[in-house]
Amino acid sequence: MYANDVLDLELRHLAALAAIADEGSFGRAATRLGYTQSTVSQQIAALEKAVGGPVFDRPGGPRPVRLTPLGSVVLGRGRELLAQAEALADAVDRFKAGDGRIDIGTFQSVSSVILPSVVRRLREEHPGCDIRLSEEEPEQPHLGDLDLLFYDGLIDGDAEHVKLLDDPYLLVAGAGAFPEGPVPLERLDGAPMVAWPLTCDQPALEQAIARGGARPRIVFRTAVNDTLLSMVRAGLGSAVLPWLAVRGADVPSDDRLRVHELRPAPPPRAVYLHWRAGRTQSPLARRAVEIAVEVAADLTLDAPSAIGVAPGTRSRPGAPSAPAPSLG
Amino acid sequence: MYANDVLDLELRHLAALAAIADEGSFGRAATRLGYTQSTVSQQIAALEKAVGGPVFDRPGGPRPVRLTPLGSVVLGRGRELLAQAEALADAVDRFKAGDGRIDIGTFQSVSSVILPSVVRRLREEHPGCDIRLSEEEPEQPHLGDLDLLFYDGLIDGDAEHVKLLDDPYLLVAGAGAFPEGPVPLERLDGAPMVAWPLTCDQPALEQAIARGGARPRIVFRTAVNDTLLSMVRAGLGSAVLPWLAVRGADVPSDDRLRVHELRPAPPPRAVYLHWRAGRTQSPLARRAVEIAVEVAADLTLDAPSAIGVAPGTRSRPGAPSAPAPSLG
DNA sequence: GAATATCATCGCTTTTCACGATCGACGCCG
DNA sequence: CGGCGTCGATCGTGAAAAGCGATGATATTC
Repeated sequence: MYANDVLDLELRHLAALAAIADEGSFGRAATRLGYTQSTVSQQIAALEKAVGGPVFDRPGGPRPVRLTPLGSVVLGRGRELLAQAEALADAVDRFKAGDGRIDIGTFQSVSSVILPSVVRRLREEHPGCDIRLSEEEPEQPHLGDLDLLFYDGLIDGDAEHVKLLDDPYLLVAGAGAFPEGPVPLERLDGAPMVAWPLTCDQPALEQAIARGGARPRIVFRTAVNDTLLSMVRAGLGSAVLPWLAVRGADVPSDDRLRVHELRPAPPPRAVYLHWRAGRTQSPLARRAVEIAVEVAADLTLDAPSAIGVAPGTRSRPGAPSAPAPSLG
Repeated sequence: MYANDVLDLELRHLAALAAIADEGSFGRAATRLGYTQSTVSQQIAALEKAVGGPVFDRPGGPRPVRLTPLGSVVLGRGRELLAQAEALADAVDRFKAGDGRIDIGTFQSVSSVILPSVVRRLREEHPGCDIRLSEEEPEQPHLGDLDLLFYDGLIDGDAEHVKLLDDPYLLVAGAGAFPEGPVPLERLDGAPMVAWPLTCDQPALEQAIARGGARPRIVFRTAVNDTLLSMVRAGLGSAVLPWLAVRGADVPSDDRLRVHELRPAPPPRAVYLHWRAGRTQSPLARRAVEIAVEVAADLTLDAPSAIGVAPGTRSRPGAPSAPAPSLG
């Protein structure tokens, strides 16, 4: 693929060439490079063997050496080569410092509550980093080319994960539909409800509700949270949503809606962060995992006290204040 | 000047990286590169030491190895580096084949008679070459940044040279001013003449004429040959010009002019080609010298028979037929 | 012509390179 | 579930090369 000669070139030799051309002397170049004069002399000899001709005219005596025409050609290209090698080293350093690109797959409510904080902190730490999010949600979640994938469950394929948080399900109903405070699960039996499509954790939730003895009537399914909540406000029915979704949509500050705990509480959905098993992660990805774990921990600190408490105390400094996009 | 790490990089290792990334296997890459697997393994180990982290995930077993994010960074830049190294090798090969740039200093009549042939043959042999001519003629001719310098005499400084030809002086006069055939030098005594300025070989010529017993009246001096010959045609006087200038201006084909030998002939001016002593020349420059010598030899073959012979036989195949620029 | 400055060369030691053989890890398949 | 084949890592060895210090050759300078 590459000519044999090419690989005989050594960057060290080109650096010596450049240093000598600058200094006009093998000895001074050697001093600058931290070699002895004889070593530099041999390096140039090796370079001249590789390119097949002398690169310096050595006038002898105290007069400075001078590049031959061949030497000029080699030096011109060689300097570019050295610059590019330096660029490579810089790129490696920047990469190790955390710059670079990261591809994150996300879904639903995670994008609105957890990711903004993660992205903000990541960009604060690494202003040059290239963060790419995708909220595609195929039937089977998979990592594909993603570095990280948020998902509310385990995924197929060789993936490692951390559980970020347990996201408890809460009942969101119109004001006055239920008395304040926890609602017994059986009260949902026969009740009109709106709900997410049967993806992700939704089947598990509905099975849990059924096991709790309630058979609600699902009168509308959509993945768009705003639509769902509009229907709740409109009195079409109530909804059982994870706390993250409730929080992301700012439900507690809406007078027409009430948030109730359920008794017994359905098993919370777990939100996981996945990455390929057995693959070395970029420093940026590692940091992103750390940050996501921290952000999730902060959220769960909030969670218990937040539920059912007066609106306003829920938002902490550092928590997302940016406008929450639709929860998908 | 360059980070220490940079010079630890070796092009060979980057080539191994690329080969492995292409093949998905250390062993196959080794086969492709002509190494053993263990050698490639060590090369990658060295590369990983240089960049400070693993560049491949080795899943173990028969599954292919895969680049780590760091490996992708290194490979991306590394391929550029390899491409540039190859470009360097190409440039060296082209240079050795004779491509490249050449700076030639020329003067007066040489540009019109010798150089066109030299340039044409050089460009035929090396279509990509970059030939630059300069006809500046300072008081003291010097090589400066020139690769080659034509001059009708020896120059100061450390220069080597070849004598291209002896350029005999001829008398150019109006038709009828002198009888056909050689003209005795004394006949110029008191005669009106036009001449070049007192640069180059001109002082030596005029001293030679004076030593021959003739004191012509110089009634006009200019370095522009066309002007000089116009004055001869106009009857202002005759001129003693080197054969090259006579040939370059196509004098013998002009009915109003006659070319005479002088008896005794003044010592001819010598035309030399100079280059820096002790400096390696580019292959292109070496070839240019060869060609110039050949062209001059062809001219001198012409010279004896050409003088005074019918116009038309003077031009040989391969001799300049391009329009001769003003000989100024 | 001695002093000086410069690069090339020669031994010498240390390091690296490349190889072959072997080991251990892993997926596959009976 | 235990052989088996494939893979990369590792070890030991011999050859090559890097680097060093000392010496030699050459040209300038005083």
